This record gives sequence, C-alpha cells and structure tokens, in this order.
Amino acid sequence: MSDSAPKKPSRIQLRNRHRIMDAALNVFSQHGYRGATLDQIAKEAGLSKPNILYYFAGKEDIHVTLLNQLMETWLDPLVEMDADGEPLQELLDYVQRKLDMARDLPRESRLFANEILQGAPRMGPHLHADLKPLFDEKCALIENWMAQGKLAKVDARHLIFSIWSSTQHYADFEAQIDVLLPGENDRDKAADFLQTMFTKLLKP
Amino acid sequence: MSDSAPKKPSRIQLRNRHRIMDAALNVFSQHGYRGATLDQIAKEAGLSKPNILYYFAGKEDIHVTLLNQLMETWLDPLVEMDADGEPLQELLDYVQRKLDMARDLPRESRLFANEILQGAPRMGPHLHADLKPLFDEKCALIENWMAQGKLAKVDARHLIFSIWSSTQHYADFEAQIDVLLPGENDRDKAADFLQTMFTKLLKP
DNA sequence: TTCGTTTTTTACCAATTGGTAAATACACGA
DNA sequence: TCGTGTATTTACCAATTGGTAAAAAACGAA
Repeated sequence: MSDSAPKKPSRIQLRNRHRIMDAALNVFSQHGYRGATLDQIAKEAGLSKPNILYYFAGKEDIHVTLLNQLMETWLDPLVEMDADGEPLQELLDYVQRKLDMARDLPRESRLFANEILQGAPRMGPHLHADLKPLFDEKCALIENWMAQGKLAKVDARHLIFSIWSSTQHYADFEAQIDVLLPGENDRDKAADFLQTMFTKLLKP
Repeated sequence: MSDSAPKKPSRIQLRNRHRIMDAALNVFSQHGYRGATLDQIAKEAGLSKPNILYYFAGKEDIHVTLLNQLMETWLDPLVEMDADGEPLQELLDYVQRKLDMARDLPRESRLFANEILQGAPRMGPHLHADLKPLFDEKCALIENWMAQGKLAKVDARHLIFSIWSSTQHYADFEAQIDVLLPGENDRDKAADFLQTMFTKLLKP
C-alpha cells in the first residue's frame, strides 16, 4: 500500500533518518530492544529525543524499521547460492560471504542475534514469510546436489545451521574472541579453517 | 575473605535465594542485563521487590552471582577433555557434552550469550582469569595430538570456536530453529551431523 | 523579502525504574 | 509461651523511561 501523497523526503529527512538508524543500530545491537533507550539513541545520533520522535513513531517503530532493512541484507548471501554453479564451490563461496558479513557488518549480526535470543518477538513473521521459504528451497537444492553425488551426503538443514553459527560467531562473540586471541588479526585463519572444515565435510 | 560470623543460611534463605536465582536466570537470559527489571524478577520469583533486595544487594549483585555460578558449569565440559584419552574420541565426546548442555541448559547458554553480545562488561575478568588459561591449555593439548599425527592438522583455536558456536547455536537461536524445523524433535540429527562433521575434519 | 511548510526546541507528563526506611509478621529455640 | 532475631510488607523516593503539546526557529519556493 502506498500513500496517495508520498512526497519525496528532503535532504534533511534523509540525513537525519540515516543518523537515527545508525545510532539505533549501535544501541539496539549492544543492549537489545528493552535495554536500549531513546535518550541513548538520541544522544548518539546528535538529536534531541522529541526530534527523533518527529521522524519515527516510537521506539518500536525504529527497531522494526531496522529489522526490516536488515532482513534483505541478511538473506542475500544465501539467495546468491546458484543452482547452476559447481556445488562444492557454491557452498564454500556461501561460507565465505557469511564470514565477510560477520566481519563487515558485526552490528547487524548482533542486532539479529539479540532479536533471536529474545525469542524473535518482532521478527517471527519475517522468519516465516522470508527466511523459511528460502531455507527450504536451498535445503532442497543441496539435497539434490547430494543425491546426484556431487556432495557428500549430510543433513542439509544442520549443514546450514553450522554455516550460520560458525560464521556469525566471529561477530556475535567478538568480545570473547578478543580475550582469547589478543592482538591477533586472525580473520584469515578463520577463513582458512572454515574452508577446510566444510571442504572435508562436503567433498564427495 | 570469609565473614567472621558466617552463620549457616536458614532453609528459608536457601529456598528464596534459589527461587530468585531461577527467576533471574529466566529474565536475564531473555532480556539481557539492562532489559531485565527487578519487578519482573520479583514477580517471577513470587516475592516482593524489597524482599528480593533483602537477599541481594541489588540488580547487579544478582546478575554477577548468576554469572559466577555459571562459569564453573560452563567450563566443565572442556575441563573434562582428558590428555590421556583417545584424541579423536576425546574431541567428539567434548562436542557431545557441549551439545547436551545446549539442550539441558538453554537458559544458561543464552545468559552467557547475552553477556558476551553486550561486550562482556561484567565477565571480562572471569574470561581472562578462568577461560583464557583453560583455552590455552587445551589448545596446546590439541596441537600436541596433531603434532603426534593423532589428529588431522587444523587450527586448534578456530576448531574450539567452531565447536562452541555450532553447539550453542541450538540453544541461543532456538527461536529461529523452531521456525525452520517445525514440530521436529531433531536433536539426534544435530548430534549425528556434528559427530560426522568433526570426525571428517579431525580423523588423521 | 515574504509566507507557508518543515524542522527543532522547550517544557512538560504519567509510568516505570532501582532502591530505601521503617513498621510488621513470622519462625523457632529456650 | 515467650522473646529474639529473621523475614516480609507497606509506604515511599528520586531518577529515568517513552512520549506529547505547543511554541520557536529554520528552510525554501514565490
């Protein structure tokens, strides 16, 4: 449904909405929905609280907008997995894309993790409507590849879970990793390790 | 340091402290530290808020006590990994123990995940003092096994990360899994999958 | 420059937050 | 059953929460 008078947003609107989204991403991803406060978001965005509420209907509106924007980005690496590609390479490329996302978008990863940890109260519908069909489709694709002998036969659903968990771990548990691997810039080693692990698992 | 008069806690103290810990575990694990409220904990524990503050110095005290109690439980499966055992079997047993913990103690897993997600503000010292030495010790052990040709050579640190992430995922992302695997009681398949994955990865 | 529109600030508000003081009810050994 | 320490409730509090009304300021097309 589109408004009958969808005026173009002004430069100021665009700039401030973006500032608010960015600040809200910082705060929500670190403290979760209930732990985040409008005052904190306002301060981080460099705007007053009432000014924030001029652009968004309320705290929940900001959070929902953030999650909606995130959903597409989040699904994209899996969408790109190509049925016509080389099966093993397609899987390994998918692992790499997810690992890149954990490195480049850690706040988004933590925002998502927080939402799921709390029981997905504001994203359940999205999971059913967007994630579930995609998950089922790609599981079927992987099972097809396996049936053709192009991949070793393992449980496709748990395979995907293991890809998600092992890659997102580097964003979501960064605080822990910083303690255990101090000073190391070890993302290359993480990539090597995961490529090795999934190659050994999936090579027919 | 122990009190000069450490009177034994009465039955009532024991019972109520336990109730509070249990309620707090529910609330903190679902909403994180800042998202949790004393009123909610009190309600869930079936006690009044001032009554809760009769047993604990404050919100932070409850949270810290919870984390302290959790730490030992959390490290235990790794502690049990035996240098004198069969290397591959020791690793696979460790994976199984972690998976069992995700099934049996999902709230504890989520409490831990929340704390790390938020940057481990109240557990940083614990990570350095307890987790780090154990992590280093077991990495050395695994590397030793690999050097002796008893395990395939991979990065021991990222191996442990992958064990942690792939097992804890079943507790921390339960809400997502419930959407993607509706109605299935699939924990056995998860165990099979992870055993297969780490066997293929580690068998020399 | 003017005038209507958009944006921002100021001044609030009721509800909730973590926490306290003190009175009261209770348990339980002598 | 009595008295004393334990446990619980009642009645608060100041600070913070998400949110609003309305005035003031800034903007931008004419």
